Amino acid sequence: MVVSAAPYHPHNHDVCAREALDNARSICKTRQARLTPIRERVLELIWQSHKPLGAYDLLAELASERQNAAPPTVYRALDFLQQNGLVHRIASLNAFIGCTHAGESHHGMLLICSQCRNVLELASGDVTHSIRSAAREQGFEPQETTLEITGLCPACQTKTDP
Amino acid sequence: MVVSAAPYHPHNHDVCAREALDNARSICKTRQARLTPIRERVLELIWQSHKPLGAYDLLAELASERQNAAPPTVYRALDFLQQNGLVHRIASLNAFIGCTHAGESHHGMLLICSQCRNVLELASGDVTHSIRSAAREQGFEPQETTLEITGLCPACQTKTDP
DNA sequence: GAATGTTTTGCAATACTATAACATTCCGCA
DNA sequence: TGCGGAATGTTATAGTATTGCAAAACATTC
Ligand SMILES: [Zn+2]
Ligand SMILES: [Zn+2]
Ligand SMILES: [Zn+2]
Ligand SMILES: [Zn+2]
Repeated sequence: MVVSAAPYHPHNHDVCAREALDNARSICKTRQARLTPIRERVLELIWQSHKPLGAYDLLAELASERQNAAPPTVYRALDFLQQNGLVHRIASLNAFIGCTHAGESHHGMLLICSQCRNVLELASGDVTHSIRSAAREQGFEPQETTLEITGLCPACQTKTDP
Repeated sequence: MVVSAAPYHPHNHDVCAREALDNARSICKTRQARLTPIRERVLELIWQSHKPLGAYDLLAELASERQNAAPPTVYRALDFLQQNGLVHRIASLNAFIGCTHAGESHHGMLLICSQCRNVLELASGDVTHSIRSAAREQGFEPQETTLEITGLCPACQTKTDP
């Protein structure tokens, strides 16, 4: 089994979430960034599953726990988490997902299942390289890459096949 | 000079726009799709430049010409144009750009200059292939690809350099 | 420990993007 | 001419994200 393909297969997801949180705490400590209760809780909510959540989904959950949650509360937390490489925004969905390569410098390639909504983040050197060289061939200097693939994950393919 | 790099260099843009419109008319004729005045005008507005426009930018321009323009007017036109492969939506900007490969089946890779905002659409076989194979390695069957690169175009690099 | 500057959070309002639902008009076709 | 589907008009609303300012929490220095 390919370990990175976990989202598409039954697995002990508590481990995913716990490791992500632990990793985040460690990264923030190193960077002297303050992983406050709100920020940590938002990250935890995101790590409930491998399915992306919208800001207002997060807000709804957060609001059920604390009185004072408003849009800026969650957007600020998300900004912080993105800045520190702990979550990714999925532009094609207006939603957010936990980064599975936090701490490693990488260009995430997101495989989004259109059926079960699970997202797998890959970091393929091949892809990164071919993108960079295609851009550079045009004299273009890349800064930020958005690469999102929608399709069917292995599990959902077999379910849909006749 | 690489012809596809036109957006980043001085060029006779009227030619771009005219060719795009002509091409669109021909494509719609072939497909028996009705390029109505509204739709054609929206396409023309998009082709004013190589800079992406938001739906409400288009709406503002459209509204100055016709009484009855409302959000659905422009969104419907944009839907039509997208369905027929004449424009692309840029997810990371919530904006729209004319397709420079209309009629050809392709996966557009968009190079977006963060300074001058000009967009170049590339169709690199290499990139497409490496993405597909990275996805398939995970057993993932791709349907739709969003690939948007933000960075500095050649012109803006030299302007920014000391 | 009090004073101070900085970061984070509270709060209200608003901006921006996109769609729903239903009525009306237009257009090709019998 | 009348029919039926496509396109547009119209109003309202849903969904996503930001601004601006005030209050509180926190770290730092004295
Ligand atoms: Zn998991
Ligand atoms: Zn799936
Ligand atoms: Zn041009
Ligand atoms: Zn530029």
